[in-house]
Amino acid sequence: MDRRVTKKGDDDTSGKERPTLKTLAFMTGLGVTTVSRALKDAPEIGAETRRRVQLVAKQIGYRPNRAGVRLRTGKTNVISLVLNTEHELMSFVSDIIYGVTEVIADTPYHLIVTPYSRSQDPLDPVRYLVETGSADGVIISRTQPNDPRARYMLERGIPFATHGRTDMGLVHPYHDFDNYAFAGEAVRALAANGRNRLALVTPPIGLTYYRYTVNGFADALSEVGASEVPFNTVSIDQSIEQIRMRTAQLMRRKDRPDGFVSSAAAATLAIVAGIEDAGLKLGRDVDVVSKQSSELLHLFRRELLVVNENFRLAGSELAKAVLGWIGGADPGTLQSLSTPSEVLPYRG
Amino acid sequence: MDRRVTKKGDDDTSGKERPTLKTLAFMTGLGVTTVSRALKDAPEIGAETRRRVQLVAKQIGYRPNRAGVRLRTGKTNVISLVLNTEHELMSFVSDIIYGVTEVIADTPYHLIVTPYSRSQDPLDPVRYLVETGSADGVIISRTQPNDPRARYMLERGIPFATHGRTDMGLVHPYHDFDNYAFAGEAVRALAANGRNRLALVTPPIGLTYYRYTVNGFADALSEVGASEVPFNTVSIDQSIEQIRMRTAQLMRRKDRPDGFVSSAAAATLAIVAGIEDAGLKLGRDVDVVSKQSSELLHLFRRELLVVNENFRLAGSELAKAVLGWIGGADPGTLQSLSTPSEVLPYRG
DNA sequence: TTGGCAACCTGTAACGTTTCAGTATATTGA
DNA sequence: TCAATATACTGAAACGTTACAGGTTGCCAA
Repeated sequence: MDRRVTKKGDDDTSGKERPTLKTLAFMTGLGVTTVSRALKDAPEIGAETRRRVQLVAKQIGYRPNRAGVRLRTGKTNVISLVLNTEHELMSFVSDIIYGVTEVIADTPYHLIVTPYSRSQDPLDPVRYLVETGSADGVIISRTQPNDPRARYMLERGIPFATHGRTDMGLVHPYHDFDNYAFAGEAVRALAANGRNRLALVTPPIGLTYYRYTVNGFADALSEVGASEVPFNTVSIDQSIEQIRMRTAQLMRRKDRPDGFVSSAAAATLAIVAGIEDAGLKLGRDVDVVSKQSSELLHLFRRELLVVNENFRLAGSELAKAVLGWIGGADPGTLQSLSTPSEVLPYRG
Repeated sequence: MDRRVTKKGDDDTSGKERPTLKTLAFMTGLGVTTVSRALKDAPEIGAETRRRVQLVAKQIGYRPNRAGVRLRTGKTNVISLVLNTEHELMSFVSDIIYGVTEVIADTPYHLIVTPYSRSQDPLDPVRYLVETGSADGVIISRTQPNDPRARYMLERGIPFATHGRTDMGLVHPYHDFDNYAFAGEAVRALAANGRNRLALVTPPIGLTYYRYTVNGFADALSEVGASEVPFNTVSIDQSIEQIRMRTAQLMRRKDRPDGFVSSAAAATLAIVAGIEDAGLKLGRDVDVVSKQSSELLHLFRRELLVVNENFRLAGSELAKAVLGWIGGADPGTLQSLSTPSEVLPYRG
């Protein structure tokens, strides 16, 4: 066997291999331990040595080997985003991802996407991550008031943040959009347009923000003295066709609503289609207030009233929260709520 | 680090720690080496021993420590998806991600998302991945005919797949949508509707699929004897407002087109808005054929003609291609092209 | 002079895995 | 019978990192 350069023994300057602490140690004439400590600004290292080591490290482009660190310390430098892969509707997922990556861009963290399908127990991917120690922090969405995943991670002591609040009397980081305020503002805007028989197209039943939305809707209804037209057969995670058909059905009845509040842009497309299927006209016979995460709804129908929800911001906030918790901050301080924009009409 | 109770010596059955090869070795009474080999079906292990080890491993839920494997072998079991985080327009990114995760779900692979912003050199993230050995395989998009990233990875010998083809005389795995066929079909459909002055809203200039689209468009134009109305000021990665304004401008001219071919759904919304800004009517004054990745365009305007592009499929194909290359397959056999659907009119 | 004490640095072990170079036992061939 | 060989297993080393438990200096007080 012909050893190519050298035995990769103590004398390693051969250029092409990725530098390690050993390389640095050899180059500086110091011990590996000293180099390791110098790089992380340990106090017992002389100021000059520290500077020297850091200079050389930068020069040769030293980057710690993730596997080495992880094996030794258990620190993965990984954040996992746990996603349901069957959000059939419009995808805000990329925005969340972009938001997360924005925050972790200048940290050593990598983002891994951990999927689960609807058929699985949502706890499965979380259990996997925790059991295999695959991440230092986890972000979950589709949060429920009593969320087994949050409970599980709290028990195991692994940092996480939820997109959406829980209601278990337990404290943990979260970011949420204020859907109570959204639904309220929506109702008030419709009332201001003279609408007083309102229907709500809700978030998926079971998720926390379903409750906030429903409550915000109900409270504002009594505040403005409008009444609800029940539309419980529909929620935003149903298929476009379902929503459209149900809406058309509803709109052909005598006691049809004259206003809709919709929790998602894709559902809104279906609602409008249903309205028009029934021969009615948006803006004349009925108004619709909808949340949206991109600016597209006003291109669709300018009569729509929209409220913007910024998922990129959500991603950023969630990432900051998890990193904060990992960094030792008090989880109770890592909670944020995003206030809806005003209800916006089309502006030419 | 203050870890555990006992010294974690040879006697480790204490239940709560994650099992390692050492645990298995102790439980089976074998050596660590034997266990390691038995788990990967090495030939020099007795059949019974093999079965015994694998049984115990399954029973206690042994999972290899990724850091250990990675440190020893360099194998990361990671696929990286490299993404530009400034696709302002409608996001097909989540579909690709879902497609990828579908394929790697029952493999040991994790998916990491590596972002870069428009201001950066697209080569940066790829260089980072290769230099730090952070992934066994890479998926890139926004592929160019002469793509420095593909060239770089070929030089370094790291498996990858591109979303979109290159044209460098180098062979590598890819998946692509047949945009030549798409543009051609679109033109023929418009011609069949009696349209013969057609404008093309192109993909971003510089990307490979720009060329295929333009060529497909041009070839079909001469085939059907229609003419092109130049619209070079616009491409799909411009802002909605830009596209809308330019379209309105164009449509107010006397020599306006009577047909559009649009390479992206979000751009199509803007085009239609622009058409209507100019006081014209879709289906009467002008027809539009558009690609879409979700079924929403027909809700927007039923007069639209659509062609579906399946990004989830693209994600799956790309993942299969990378895994195939990692597994030693011939890169030349890992190329696939997705044929567009027919041009579809609205069906009630 | 000496003992003590900072200040600064170092070698060794360990994390979990795979590879290398074996060893021990049984089996075969002549 | 004895060596050669196949079969089944094993310990040690190494990947790159950090924690632990020291080791040298040099300086100062007694």
